[in-house]
Amino acid sequence: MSDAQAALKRRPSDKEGDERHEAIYRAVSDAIVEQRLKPGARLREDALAEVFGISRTGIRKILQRLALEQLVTLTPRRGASVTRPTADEAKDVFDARQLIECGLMPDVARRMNAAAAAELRDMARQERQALRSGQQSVAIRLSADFHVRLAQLSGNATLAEFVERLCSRSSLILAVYGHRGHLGCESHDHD
Amino acid sequence: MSDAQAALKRRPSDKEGDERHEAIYRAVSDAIVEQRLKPGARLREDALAEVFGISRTGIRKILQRLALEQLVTLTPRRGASVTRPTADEAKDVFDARQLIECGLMPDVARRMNAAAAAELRDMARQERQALRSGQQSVAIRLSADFHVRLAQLSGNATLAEFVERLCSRSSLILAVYGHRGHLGCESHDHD
DNA sequence: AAGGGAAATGCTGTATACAATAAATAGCAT
DNA sequence: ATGCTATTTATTGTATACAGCATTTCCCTT
Repeated sequence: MSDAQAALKRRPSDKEGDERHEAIYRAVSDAIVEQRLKPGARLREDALAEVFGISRTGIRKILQRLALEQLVTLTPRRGASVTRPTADEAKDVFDARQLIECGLMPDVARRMNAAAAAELRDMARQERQALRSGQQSVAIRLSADFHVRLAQLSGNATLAEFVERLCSRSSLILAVYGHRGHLGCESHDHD
Repeated sequence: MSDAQAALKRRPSDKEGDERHEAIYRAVSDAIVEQRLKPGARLREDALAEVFGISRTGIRKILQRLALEQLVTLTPRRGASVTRPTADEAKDVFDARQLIECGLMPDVARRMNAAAAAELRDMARQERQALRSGQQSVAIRLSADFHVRLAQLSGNATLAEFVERLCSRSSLILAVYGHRGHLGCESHDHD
């Protein structure tokens, strides 16, 4: 970048910067979950930096976060790519969800109320609608959101966060292996 | 650093750098878990960088990782400090451990064999020995190691990783709130 | 023509310089 | 003396420069 360009560019305050970082994180995360970025796709730092208008420093931070959530894989000297889940990982993730989400249900039932039930029903409705209109990737994300919201109702923030991670990875897995057996969330919905 | 000093300093290869980073991460993590760094203690980037002989860049990476594991808290413009767990968090963490570790036991029992049992018994022995000799912080870490090893036996790497996180946080919580009710691991040991 | 090696390119890893903000301190007025 | 404001200081946030590995390309040899 030339000095003249640099001089023209307003430097955003750090607070704005934080929000921007969060927005970029969500943009990339959503793109992965919705399969607009396919497993194996390389995520070059320069490219992302240019697209989002920040320097590589910020991009690296975001990629590291995504790597810890196992949505992207960081290979030394090769950079970042969208994680390609293995069959073993897929099994682990679904087993983990089974264990945690089922274990959470008693607490959820105890805390359930009319407002929460209405919210969940609406989310389920949106999801079905997306499916009907063929927006598969949107439906996958909405389904994940539904499960996360449900887990949050349990009152255990730590486990809800785990569920959030697992749902993100599930979306990625479904995007790869298809969802033939699929989810069957409707049953949970009508508590 | 003066230019002369910089010139003398051999630049470590990147591979060595990765190992070094991991070592530093463990050093800080252990220090927190063993309560040598007390909750609330500030972790200044410059200080850590100087102590470990790398630049702030690498330190920041490590601090971010620790923050995602919730061992340190990053407050914007204030930097990093050792997390001071709240009572709510403590409850969530122990509830989560209860749910996950108990849910894992059937799988663990299925995969248990003589070698694994011997290893676990030895770990439990070390832990008791540390407790007797008054090395409380070491005992806390050994206890955490025991639970993590047990979870790994289940064969579910994802859940084992969750247990690892929870155990780290538990150590921190115990270090703060004392461990009056304490753990009662002996019962699990003798499967 | 095919294979191997050497130069060139592309991209990441690290350090460092600079900007911005929060905390600490000193100075002034009341 | 106390409270408020201005200045200084300490520390983090961001960009960028540079060094090093990985990959590709191209030429030379057989």
